[in-house]
Amino acid sequence: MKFQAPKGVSEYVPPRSRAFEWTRDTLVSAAKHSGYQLVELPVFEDTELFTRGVGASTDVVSKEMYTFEDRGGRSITLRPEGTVGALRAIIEHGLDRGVLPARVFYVGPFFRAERPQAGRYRQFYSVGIEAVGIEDPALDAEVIAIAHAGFRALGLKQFRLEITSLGDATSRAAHRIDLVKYIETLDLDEATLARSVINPLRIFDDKREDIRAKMASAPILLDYLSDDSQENFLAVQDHLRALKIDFVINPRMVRGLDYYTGTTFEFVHDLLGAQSGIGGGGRYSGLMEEIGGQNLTGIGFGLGIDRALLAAEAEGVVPVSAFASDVYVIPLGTPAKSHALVIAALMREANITCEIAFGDRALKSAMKSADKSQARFVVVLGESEIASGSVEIKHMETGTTTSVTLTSLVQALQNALLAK
RNA sequence: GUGGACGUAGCUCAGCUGGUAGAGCACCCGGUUGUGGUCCGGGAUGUCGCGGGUUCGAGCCCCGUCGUUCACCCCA
Repeated sequence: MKFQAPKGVSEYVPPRSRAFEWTRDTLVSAAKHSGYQLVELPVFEDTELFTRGVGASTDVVSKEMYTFEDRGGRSITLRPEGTVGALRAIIEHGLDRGVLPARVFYVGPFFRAERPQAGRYRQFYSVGIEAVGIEDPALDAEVIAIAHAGFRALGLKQFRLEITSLGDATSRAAHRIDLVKYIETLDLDEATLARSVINPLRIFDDKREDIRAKMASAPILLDYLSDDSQENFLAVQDHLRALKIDFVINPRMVRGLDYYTGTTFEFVHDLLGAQSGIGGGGRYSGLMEEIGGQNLTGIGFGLGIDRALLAAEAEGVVPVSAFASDVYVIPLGTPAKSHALVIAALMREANITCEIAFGDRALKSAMKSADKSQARFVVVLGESEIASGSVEIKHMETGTTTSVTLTSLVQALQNALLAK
């Protein structure tokens, strides 16, 4: 039996795992630098949290969740997205009763039982932020700016920001009536019609040409915004302009999660396949209350780490991250191994990264490994070194060696590393 | 859930109209005693995804199955 990873998961092993770490950490930094603090959350939750929060009618909930019964008979679901879990934690720990907005970020794996394809996995990684308790267009703009900054920090250029506003409840209700009327005049296939009943906005997102043509003159939600919503949306745009963040208004943008209201946005990358969204988010006004919290509004985003990495690779901006130890220690013979272990431990205490050549290979062979490891220095530890108490530090780039006493080795290496 | 493409050494792939498996890279050893990168020589490695069928004979043909991948749906 040859085991394989479960279908459709994204796995990262060396050397690409370094690029993954870089992507994840860069995006996380954008959140941290903006005052957001970590919430380390469970990857599974009470199923009902998602059915209520995300919306039972969404594809995510209706057909993409990994749901199972635990041993106590509870229905558990592997989290398909991050927002509702983060809000649940905020409510449970009373973070929404302190200084507002309560600002948190999360990072980790998410799960959706879909057919995998380029950039779409059954286990994927996201970093997200949530700011709860304040309604302010400037906050909306800042949330967008943080995501933007994260992508820019990765070096991405070939992406665009699309924004729209879903308005308030009255705006949406008025639009929906007209939109449904419009859709009823169209000749649509059964599946599409069924989708329109669940959420008529979804039809805007259809990729088929004939459907797009039919929807070309459909009523647009932006035309139905109340004065307040309109003013709010314009303010967000003004702030984005002040930040010099380019955006396009996409009135047909549809998000897959039902809880969005007001400002919503998506980052789309040009070089990805069909799954080109590298991040998105928006404001949610009823969600906190829906899952049992106070009636507070919030806004947040989720950024796809896997896709951001794919995008960075497509743009060729992934740094050639030289993963290398500072020092490579080669012990020759059994007694030398103990010394090597002790010296390596001392180096690590002194914050020098080092690795040891294990096994009983010829020196030449070990040197080849040292070379491949890209370590800056090599220290050979054999009988003569132990006997004399003096070792040579070899600088791999220049090939030169420096002789030092065993007792001053760590100090000498520290100096050499600083000298660079 | 639907459709297409593909499944040969660790990786990338070759294998002519069916005749009992190959290359490059990587890996290991060596080129005189304990010092890498180039070069040279040598070496190990595969139930050709799996099961069945056709055939004297199948990696090459047929069927099924599993997997990978791309697209639809949908989304990070």
